[in-house]
Amino acid sequence: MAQQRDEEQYAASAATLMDVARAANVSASTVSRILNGTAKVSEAKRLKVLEAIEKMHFTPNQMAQNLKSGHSMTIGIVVQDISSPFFDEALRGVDDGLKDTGYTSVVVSGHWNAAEEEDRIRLLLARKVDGIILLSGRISDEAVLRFSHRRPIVSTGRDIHTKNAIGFKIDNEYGAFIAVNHLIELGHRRIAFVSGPANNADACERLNGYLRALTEAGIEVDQQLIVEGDFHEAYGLMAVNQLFETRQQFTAIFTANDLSANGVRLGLYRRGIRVPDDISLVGFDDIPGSTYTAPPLTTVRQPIYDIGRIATEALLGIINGIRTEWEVPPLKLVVRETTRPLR
Amino acid sequence: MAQQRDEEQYAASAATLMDVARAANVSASTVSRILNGTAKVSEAKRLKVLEAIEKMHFTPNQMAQNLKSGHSMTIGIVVQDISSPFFDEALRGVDDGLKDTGYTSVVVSGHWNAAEEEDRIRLLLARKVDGIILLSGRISDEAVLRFSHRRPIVSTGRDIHTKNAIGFKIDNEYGAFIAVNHLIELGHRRIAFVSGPANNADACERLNGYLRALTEAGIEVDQQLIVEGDFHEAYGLMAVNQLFETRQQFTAIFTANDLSANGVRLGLYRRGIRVPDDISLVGFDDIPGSTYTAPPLTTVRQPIYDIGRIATEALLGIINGIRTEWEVPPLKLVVRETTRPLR
DNA sequence: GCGTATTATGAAAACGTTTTCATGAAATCG
DNA sequence: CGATTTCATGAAAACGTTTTCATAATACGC
Repeated sequence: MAQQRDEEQYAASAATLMDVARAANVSASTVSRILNGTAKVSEAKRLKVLEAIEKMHFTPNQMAQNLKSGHSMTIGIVVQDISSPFFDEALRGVDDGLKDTGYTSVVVSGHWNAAEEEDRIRLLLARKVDGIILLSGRISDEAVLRFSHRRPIVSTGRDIHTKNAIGFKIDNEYGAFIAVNHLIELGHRRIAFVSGPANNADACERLNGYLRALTEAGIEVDQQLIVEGDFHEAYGLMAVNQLFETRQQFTAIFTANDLSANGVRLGLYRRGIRVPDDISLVGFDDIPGSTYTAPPLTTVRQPIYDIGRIATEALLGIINGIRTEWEVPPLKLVVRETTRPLR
Repeated sequence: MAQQRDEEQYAASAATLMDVARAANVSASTVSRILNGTAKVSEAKRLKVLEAIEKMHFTPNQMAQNLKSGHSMTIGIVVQDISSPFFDEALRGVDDGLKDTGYTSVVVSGHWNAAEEEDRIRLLLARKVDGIILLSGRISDEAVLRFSHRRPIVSTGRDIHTKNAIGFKIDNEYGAFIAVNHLIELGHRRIAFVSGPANNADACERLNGYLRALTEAGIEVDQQLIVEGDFHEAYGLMAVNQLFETRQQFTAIFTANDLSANGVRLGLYRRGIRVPDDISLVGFDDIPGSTYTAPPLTTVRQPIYDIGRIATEALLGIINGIRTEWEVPPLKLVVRETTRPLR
């Protein structure tokens, strides 16, 4: 029924390879060979076929090609939030990595939920994607390994290296360390931390970096200065309120990501506190907007774009049986204008 | 060769419908019927088949299904910038609209370039997407109509209504009008405008709204107060500089989108000018971050998410031959904290 | 209990390619 | 110039489904 409707509506569409073959008085095989350059064919026929293709606006039916070859020429990307600057940046890297490779990507979101994530991966697998890129996945390493028997997987934030699964690990702990260290060098001692969700690995590592920086500088850790957020602005805002309501003393705030830093900044603004004059602020990620906040945010630059790009290249490498070498650029502190020496 | 590599690597994978049929001692047709519920089959066989499916971890090969049915169960989304809050928000709407429909989306970017955009659409068509959603397309209406002969298209920012093509138009002119009007009501007379690219339809309409608001209020238009941007932060920043370098007098700025407003805000900050105390600022779009800037941005809310969602529903409607009714929510001014009465 | 309507089922064709295999023509060799 | 290798080409099988069609079995009407 749906089929019939389609044919009514898009009658003009389908010119098949067979049609071309007939029009050019050759066999289907010959047309295919010309299309793919898989074998020599006489110049005369090539011309006739090319002309027929041109005239009939023929383009090969990818679904048929896929079925035959077993390759869908599609790779699946799993993100956690389809509209977050972080994932966007990574997707941009993926997109560029895929450029001119003939592959396209289909993006699905796990919404920070392990069950949904597994579901989506199964969906991708059913769609016969040729490989999967998992960004900030919530599922276990075992699950990843299991899936990797079906299709190669490249994942961020994991330490796995099998034939069909590669993990990229960002040194979150180090990133947080240099951020806090920067504040310490500026003379700050009372440094608050707006963390990410406690069940998030990245968040925990960043917390560890914060703790280590303080400890190494001989500064006592004050649990009251640590408040849990969820990587979104709203919680950054609430965190500031909490900090003030419990009357904490502090001169600087480090947040587990840039979005939280924006929330914090608003919280400070509401109380008439200026950044960086009264309080210094450091974020984590360096999302695109952070260059243009007023003032621009000092933050730890994650090479998000590069990660997307490198993950893609690594995946393509596995798919095509080429072992590629890659290196994730290190985290770097980008000092902009939200930090200043303690007066 | 690639084929062979695959079989080595993912040997476990393929259990076909035929395998299931054999294991359950029935024909392929029967298995198919059970899978799709297209016909009655005896309870005994159903059970045996279901068991076999379970045991063999069989999932139907979508590529084969697609080829047979002519439906790829995929819809193509064309954006202009894969990492922009605006498109993200729309994509979120699309994603939700697609939920539980069995369709997945593949997103490509035209990078604000008509030629590339056409290219990408052709790519989607070659992939046999079942429909296309075009967000802020640069190609001509004729091109859209032409493509719509092959697959149904839903596009934003156009006034088309054929069997296979629907356009959604946002009233940009009105949006700009209410924004500027708001400033006028607050007593502002000298209102600068940071526009979008002159060759962009949305941008022009917003300019017209700005002009009309001034004219209707009996305020003379000063061309010096209008500076062209490109919808990105950097140009907002430059626009402010230009305004000051030519020593313009103004008490408020209206920008063609929120990103530009952020740039403007930074430009003002650099000069020690406070928003809204010294200068009022109004944006356009209401991207997610705008709620959390310090202070939160007064802006014209585009129902971006809804547009994505409605576009999706409309497209699905065409594809499945169901005429759906829809209405795009109107633009609304969201007054936050970057505007105040002229003292 | 016989003819007819209904039902479950399987065989086979179809979707549009790619690839293997066979074959006849052309080219090469002694 | 006959035997053999190379070459271009087409026929047919294959990829994994869905669907049409035929058929055997069952149920129904009288």
